[in-house]
Amino acid sequence: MSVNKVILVGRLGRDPETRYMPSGDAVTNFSIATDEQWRDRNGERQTRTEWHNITLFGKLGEIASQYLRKGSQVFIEGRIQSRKYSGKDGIERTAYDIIGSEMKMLGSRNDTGAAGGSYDQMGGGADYAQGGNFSQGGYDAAPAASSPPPAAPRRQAPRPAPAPAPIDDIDDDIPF
Amino acid sequence: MSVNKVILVGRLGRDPETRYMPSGDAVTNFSIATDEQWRDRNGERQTRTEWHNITLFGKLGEIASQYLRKGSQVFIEGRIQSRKYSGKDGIERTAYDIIGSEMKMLGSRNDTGAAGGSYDQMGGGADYAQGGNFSQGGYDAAPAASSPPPAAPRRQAPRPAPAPAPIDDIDDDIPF
Amino acid sequence: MSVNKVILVGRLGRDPETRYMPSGDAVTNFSIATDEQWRDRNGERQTRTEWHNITLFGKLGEIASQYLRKGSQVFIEGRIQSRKYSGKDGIERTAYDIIGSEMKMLGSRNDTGAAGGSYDQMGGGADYAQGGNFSQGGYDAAPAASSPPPAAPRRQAPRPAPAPAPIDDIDDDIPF
Amino acid sequence: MSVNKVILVGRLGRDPETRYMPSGDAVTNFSIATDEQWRDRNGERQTRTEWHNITLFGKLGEIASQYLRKGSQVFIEGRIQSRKYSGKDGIERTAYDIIGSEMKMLGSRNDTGAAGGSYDQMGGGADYAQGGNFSQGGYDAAPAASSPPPAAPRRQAPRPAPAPAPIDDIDDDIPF
DNA sequence: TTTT
DNA sequence: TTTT
Repeated sequence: MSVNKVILVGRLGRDPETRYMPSGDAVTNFSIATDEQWRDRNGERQTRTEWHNITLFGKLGEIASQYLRKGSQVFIEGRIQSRKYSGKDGIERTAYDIIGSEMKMLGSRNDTGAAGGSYDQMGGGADYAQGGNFSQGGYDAAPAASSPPPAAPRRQAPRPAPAPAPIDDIDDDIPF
Repeated sequence: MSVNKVILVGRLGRDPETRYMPSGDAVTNFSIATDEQWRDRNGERQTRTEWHNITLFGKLGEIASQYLRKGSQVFIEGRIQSRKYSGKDGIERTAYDIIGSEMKMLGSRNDTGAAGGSYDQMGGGADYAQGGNFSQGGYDAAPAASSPPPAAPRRQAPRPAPAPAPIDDIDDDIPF
Repeated sequence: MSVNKVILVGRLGRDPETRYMPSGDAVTNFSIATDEQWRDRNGERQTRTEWHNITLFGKLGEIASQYLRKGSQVFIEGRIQSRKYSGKDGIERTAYDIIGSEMKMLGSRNDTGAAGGSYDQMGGGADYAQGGNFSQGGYDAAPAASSPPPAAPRRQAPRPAPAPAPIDDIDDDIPF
Repeated sequence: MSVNKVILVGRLGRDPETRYMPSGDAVTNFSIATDEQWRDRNGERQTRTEWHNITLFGKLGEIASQYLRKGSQVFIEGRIQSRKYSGKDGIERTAYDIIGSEMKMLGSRNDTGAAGGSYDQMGGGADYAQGGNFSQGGYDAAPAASSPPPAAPRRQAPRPAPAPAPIDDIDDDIPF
């Protein structure tokens, strides 16, 4: 028995990137920033930005890739998962990822962070939840990617990637 | 605008440790485990344990130190915060901590994970919320500890530590 | 785009009750208490108990019925949903339910709140997540029950109920 | 020991309203909508809107009143609290409110849901957390308002209300 | 009563 | 690397 839950609202530092596993499974990554502001003991305003590596599997990630862009504001629900990797210096490190199970695009309307035309199709803000096969564990479904961002950027899959699912293909799964 | 929220329920891998800053501020650390179980493609049961480094400031941490023990089940609410540190190999790494703002002791009653006598005084489970001064940021209040657990254990403060606040001292702040 | 999320940890006021819809779908209900304590302006300790009506559909509810008992401590994640009903006085009222999508049994080990023998099979605490067909909406799957607890107790289904799924039947879906 | 936590993202149905208690404490109310969409058994798209009554005490509410408007998208974190009231028909009913402890204005930038000039001062999105005195309980601090929305709209305080805190007054408490 |  |  345990609970491992993360809820984030932040903006993407870059466009999402989707890779495809040999199995054909999609893995999408992007980072979002969250900010804290407080006053220190001297009354000085301090600020601190935290960057979170987000990993979305399957269609959830493909939709993120389609509709989210650098600067987009997004709600992510997921879990914390650590991952060991070796950088090019050969040193082993541990990165942590947020494995997302839900994503909601925020802002909408005339928010410039959103993708243009197809965004309208999304009805100006979209929710999507992780489907069944990836939901438990996900570890098996997410074979050790070579390296994490920012200290350890993931390599893009060099193999010919299957085309992203057409919008019609996933229509049934988008709850709107 | 952003949200950085973590909710964990898990068990402590060890007793909490409280250090005192030169300012007198208490910093308490412990790790809790969360587990995932799923079936892989071959129908084999897989399990994975994630260890989360928890940091609690001030009285919240002192109460954790008083009442939580290795094996205690606890609810933690907080935020993700990364921290750079250099191990004894001189290599810089990044650890992530959960800076807790709320803690609830779970199980209670006859659960062996709880501390003995004084636990009864707690009425079989206790809640405590982070007070004001540490709540925003907390960065200023948490000068870079040298290293995180388990990959990067924090060093204990070598200086004579003030005695933990007596139960009566904090009585007013425990909401029961 | 919206988020409607509830996270509760509390204890059951009574054993869960499972009804079966004409379609065969199971609907399980129980209430859990959460408590707040605070000091009023006069420094007097105040306490307040809130009772939450929980509704779990399908197997998630059947497992709750099997393993949870009055006094059990449970973690529930779900959403708020209001429901109109007419009491026996003919007056229409609105109740609110928490439609659970995840349940985790807390405490475990020697906690008396847990069900006996089969509880061991659960490995001392169990997680279960709502399957696919009920997850979106659920409204359609939850035809207006007549009345909520405690102010508006639901009526039990009078029809012969199918036996609860045997543990083996659901084994595949329990993540352990 | 218990947890009663709600996380909502939705849009305001109307401008917030702030009343002042005889004690001078501010109580701010508004409703936000969350939506669900799903497909029923016949494959028909269904939608359902849930309206949540939000109550914010003190400065948190005053800031909401200043910056949120009908249509604004907002993140609210809080707890569920039920409240008995008697409508003009003399019948007692129970309403539920979300007592907010945190609020984050979403969207920002060129989102039309935001208040104009002073919004810029907020830096395009603002976070605010409930201060100390209202945080525990809040019940004592929130004397039974006469009636809830929508079935039971609260009456506005008839007494001369103190002016909302000027922006400079609260500057210290806004974390930016 | 919001929004798309 | 976002945003204000």
